[in-house]
Amino acid sequence: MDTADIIQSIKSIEFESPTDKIIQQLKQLIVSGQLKPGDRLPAERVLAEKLGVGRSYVREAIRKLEFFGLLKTSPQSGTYVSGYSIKMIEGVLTDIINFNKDDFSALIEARYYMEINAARLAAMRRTEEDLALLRSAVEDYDLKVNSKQDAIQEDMFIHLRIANATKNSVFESMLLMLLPDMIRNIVEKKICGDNRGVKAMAEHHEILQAIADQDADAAGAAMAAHLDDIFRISKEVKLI
Amino acid sequence: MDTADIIQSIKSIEFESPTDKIIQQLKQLIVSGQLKPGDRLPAERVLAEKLGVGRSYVREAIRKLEFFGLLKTSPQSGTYVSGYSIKMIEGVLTDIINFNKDDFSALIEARYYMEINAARLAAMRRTEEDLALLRSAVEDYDLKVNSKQDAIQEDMFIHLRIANATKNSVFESMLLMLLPDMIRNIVEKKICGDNRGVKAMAEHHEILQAIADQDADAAGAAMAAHLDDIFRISKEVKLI
DNA sequence: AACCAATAATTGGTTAACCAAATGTAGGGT
DNA sequence: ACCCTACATTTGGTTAACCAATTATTGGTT
Repeated sequence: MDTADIIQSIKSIEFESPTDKIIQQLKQLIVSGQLKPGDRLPAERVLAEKLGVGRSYVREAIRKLEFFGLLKTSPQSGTYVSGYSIKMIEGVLTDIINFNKDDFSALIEARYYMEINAARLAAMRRTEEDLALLRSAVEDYDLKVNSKQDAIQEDMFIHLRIANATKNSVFESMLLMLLPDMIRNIVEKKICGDNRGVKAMAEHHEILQAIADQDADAAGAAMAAHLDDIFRISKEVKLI
Repeated sequence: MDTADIIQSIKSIEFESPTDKIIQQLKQLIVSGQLKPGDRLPAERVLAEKLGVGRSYVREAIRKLEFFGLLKTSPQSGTYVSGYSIKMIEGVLTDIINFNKDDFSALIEARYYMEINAARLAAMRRTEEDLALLRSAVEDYDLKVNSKQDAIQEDMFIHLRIANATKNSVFESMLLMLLPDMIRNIVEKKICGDNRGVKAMAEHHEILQAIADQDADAAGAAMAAHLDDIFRISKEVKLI
């Protein structure tokens, strides 16, 4: 067994962090009906004492839940349960916590579908400036590959430029969230073969051309073709 | 001007929080080359003192950057810059921080494309159990609508069940992240007309049927039809 | 009885202090 | 000269204390 693999499996022994435990407790409070939507949570100090843990952890748990829109805290007033969706909390709050970005094939798949749509939107909405930036990013990639250097960062940057051209901040942010983990996985799993770079170069140019032509269908198809390789590989990896 | 609107516009005066300022500073350190990928950050205490701010804020900033995969911190050792992507940090780190989920039309659009794909995947992969849960959720919705009650939570729950049936945790988490803001916006903007519920009921049943039949194309089409209304409305709202 | 003002208690925001583990270092033994 | 051990320092993890603002309460006035 490779050392890297051993480290991998060791990492997967997740100690449940205090924060996550607190989230579970809060969930229990809400599900059991002791805390209804719109209600105010007990003060941070009270929660901390009741749970037998420092206030920092309570605060961190609240922040996390706030990020996902489940709580809302107002200074000098209190933290409140957002009124909208109790059933949601009950059903799937657990899944939210970890946001398991380690499932590589899921990551790739999500990216696959999002990027195809992104390419289509970019083709429809790109400005001349977007196009210039994208072209520049593609050229940067070409230079690196032609000089036999590693170009994964430049690759990602191209996709980031496309995301930026969609003029949809949500799309962009989400792709942005996925990218670092994508890179990590690709590097770790050594997915990119040596001839991959050259092939990708041509594919990038096709995407670029389609976006330049403002041809959404062509852009989507070119992106799909571009991602197909890596998508297929990830599915094979899953089977191992 | 309505009181609610006034509050809305007041809220939009964003105080730059200490955390975000720190993130900006860290970005500057990395971009300027003083901090290269792989390097260790100065200790939290040092950073806090240097930035003239409490250590809590430094920790929070680091956590945020860690969530997005840009930093990695090991206990009793230090926080390190993840080596992969410096250009990414340079280009668009600013956008990441706020994750502007307030752009409603962007939110709807992102959801639109993601849900269509989710419906297709759900149709392909759903188990019998998934189907039973989905059917139950659809029935809950029908009951609420038929008794003239508000059913937005039940509506969301249906979509959550579909996301769950995709067997893709990334897809599921992302939709989960969007939902609370979707609900908030829909309620605030009073998008749902009175007859919407009845129409949606039929659409839900079409989606359910397609997923039951494991017909991906039909599921995608049904979902698109279902979301088209709200998508169109959101674009009109944008123009106002 | 109703209302208003002053004060006391409670809130989240922020900072400082403490802890155990890990690491770097110096010194003695081989 | 090398290596191993013991100690001091530094690390992130955790807790407790302090702060200003808000809210609840209480007492007095009309």
